[in-house]
Amino acid sequence: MPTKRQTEILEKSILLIAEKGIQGFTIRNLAKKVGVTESAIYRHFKSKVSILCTILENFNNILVEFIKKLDHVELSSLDKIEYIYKNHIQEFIKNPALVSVLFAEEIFKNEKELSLKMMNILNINQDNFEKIIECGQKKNEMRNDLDKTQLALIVLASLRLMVKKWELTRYSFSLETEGAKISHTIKTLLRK
Amino acid sequence: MPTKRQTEILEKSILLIAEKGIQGFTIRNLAKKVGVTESAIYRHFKSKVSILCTILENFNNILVEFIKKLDHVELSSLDKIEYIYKNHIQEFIKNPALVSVLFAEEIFKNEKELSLKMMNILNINQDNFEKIIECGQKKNEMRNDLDKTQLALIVLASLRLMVKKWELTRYSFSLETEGAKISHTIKTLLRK
Amino acid sequence: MPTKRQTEILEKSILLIAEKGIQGFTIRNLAKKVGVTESAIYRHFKSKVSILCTILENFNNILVEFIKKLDHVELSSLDKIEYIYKNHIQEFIKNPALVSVLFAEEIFKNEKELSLKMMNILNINQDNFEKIIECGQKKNEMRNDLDKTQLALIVLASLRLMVKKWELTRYSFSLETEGAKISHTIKTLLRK
Amino acid sequence: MPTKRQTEILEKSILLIAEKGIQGFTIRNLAKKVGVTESAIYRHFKSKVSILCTILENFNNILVEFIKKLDHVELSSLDKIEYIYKNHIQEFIKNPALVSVLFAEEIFKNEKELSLKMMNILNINQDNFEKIIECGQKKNEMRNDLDKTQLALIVLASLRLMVKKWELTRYSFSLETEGAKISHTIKTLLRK
DNA sequence: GATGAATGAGTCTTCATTCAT
DNA sequence: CATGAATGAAGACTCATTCAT
Repeated sequence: MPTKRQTEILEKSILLIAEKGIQGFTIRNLAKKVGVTESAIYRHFKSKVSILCTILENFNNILVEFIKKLDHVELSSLDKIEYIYKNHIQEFIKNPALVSVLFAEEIFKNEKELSLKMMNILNINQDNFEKIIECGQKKNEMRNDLDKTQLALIVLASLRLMVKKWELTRYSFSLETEGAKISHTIKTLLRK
Repeated sequence: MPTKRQTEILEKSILLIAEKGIQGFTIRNLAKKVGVTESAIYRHFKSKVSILCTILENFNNILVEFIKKLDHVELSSLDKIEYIYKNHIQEFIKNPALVSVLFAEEIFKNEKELSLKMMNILNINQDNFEKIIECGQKKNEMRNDLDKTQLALIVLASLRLMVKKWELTRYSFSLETEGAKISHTIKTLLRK
Repeated sequence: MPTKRQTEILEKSILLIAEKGIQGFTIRNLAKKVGVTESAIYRHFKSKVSILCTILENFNNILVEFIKKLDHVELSSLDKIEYIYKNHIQEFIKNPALVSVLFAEEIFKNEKELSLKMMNILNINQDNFEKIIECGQKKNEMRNDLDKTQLALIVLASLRLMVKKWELTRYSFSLETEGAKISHTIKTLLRK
Repeated sequence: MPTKRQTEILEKSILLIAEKGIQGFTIRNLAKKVGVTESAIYRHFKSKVSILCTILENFNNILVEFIKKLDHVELSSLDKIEYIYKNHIQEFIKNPALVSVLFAEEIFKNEKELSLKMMNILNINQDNFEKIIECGQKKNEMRNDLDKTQLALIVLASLRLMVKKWELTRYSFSLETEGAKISHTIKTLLRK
């Protein structure tokens, strides 16, 4: 159970990373943003890495939770993919700072612990798409001539690159509109 | 014309970034790798940013050159896409360190000059795919029911994510084999 | 309100400049003199320039305060000039290091902020002498045939050069004695 | 006998000091200004200090020469002082960069050799004024009630401060006009 | 005479972290 | 809970100088 301060520190960390990138994510900057001393941060987290770690863990939990719930959603496989796109995109619109953290594998290279967590999130996402596609192919809702793993990668990759471009262009286009277009294209490609 | 030392510094820089990420790309580490003093580096490049800049510029030039030559390649649009995939993948296999640098948009956030160069490379790639797809659609070699921009993004994104995963798993699978699979899948999806 | 450490740093800075000149006023040397790490200095001042800035500001404040009080001193103009000479000289004797800082306009050339502060102190001093001379000429306590601005410059210049020589000769003569002589000479020159 | 290059280096050094102060007087900057490599400088002078040394020596020689010639000038003591003022001022107008070097005792603090040379120039100047005043007092061309040493200091100090202010204000007033005023004032003060 | 490459000490400054209070 | 003071390692970069060519 995180304390209030811990939650605050995590939130402000994400904001900070979004604003200034990982290079700007320093304890000093974080402390300033939270409005406490640098040493105060260490009451709540034992190190900078542990903050990043917790952020990734939290995100991982949310993702797992979301995927669990997906099982009970009554939609065709194609619609499920569209649904995931929409859901993810809405999350990113609500909290654009997430993008910087979640798509920044590069950044966590140094710390084994972090890079494993990062890779894990990537895999969970791809596995999820894979299962949905497998199911769709079995139910004959999708084309059957292509391998589910490759398709899952394509689906995930497209979402990622679009969101990444949205961030790199400083949110210069409507992620919702473009996301809808891509998800429509993807659906059409996968359809029988 | 770069001197021998400049070339060496650029190469070692790419290697260093691949090994330790941008956070590990310090003048100190670079000097150690090159086998000279830190100050010696500054005889050859006026700043750290200028090293990164040159790396991106060089890559950009190679990319532009490659795309120029593509015009004279006698292939169908679909085969051209496959050809690009193969070519890029071979480059990455030859020089795996490149991946870290080229797919690390996050990293250059702070430096305007660098992030623009980064974005530029991304755009050149996507535009290239877009033109090929446009041409393929006109020539009726590809499906015509979907927008070229979306398709180009999907094509590019898939290449990127696969290569990224290859790097994140420390080159644990054959990029050539997986690349062939993905490019086959992509071709099948785009086919009429 | 400066903290104890801040005061100490300011004092040691002045001493350091007096000993080794501005070229020797480095954070490293300062830290050594204060007996802390270099980084510790930065807890108390945000930069080296801000240390110099504070020194000049403090001196400026003291000077302004001194001049304010002069209005309430019941002395003839000539005696006031003598009084100022004595006062300044006593300050320099108390804190010889000040000389190096205050008469070193050359040094602050690079930093706009500092050179302006420097020039300001010079002007305040000259203006002060000018006003006293103006007043003395009106009250007929001084010769009236010469311009107050020129006379003020001469009065100030003489004080400065004497003090400077005192410093350059490593305090080899009694500033008090020589100061008394000069101020006597100046008074005689200005007298009706 | 200095070579052409040596002379050039000396001249460019003075210019450089005038432009950027002593802190900007680096071998790198000097080499750039001369249009050669840094190492080339060391063909002509064995060190940076030796350049400064030569500059001061040259100036010293010129000064000594000038003073020697003064003996043969047929002027009253008061007019001689005016003549010296005029002459020095014209030199500074011709070569404003000299001011930065000559009035920057602070700067040479670290190097014994340099600071002695500096002090020497100061003394030569004051001695010269002193002798002229002594002579003037003997010939009854000047007031006799004040000590020659003090008066010499006042005469020298006034010239110095005026020129210094001229430099600090970036040559914002006519040194010739102001110099004439000061020298007139000085003459009036010294007159019987 | 001059260059190009290099060095080693030093510049200011920032970082994550610790610890006494 | 939080602060304030400190540390030591590291950051990018500059400096005067040397030396082989």
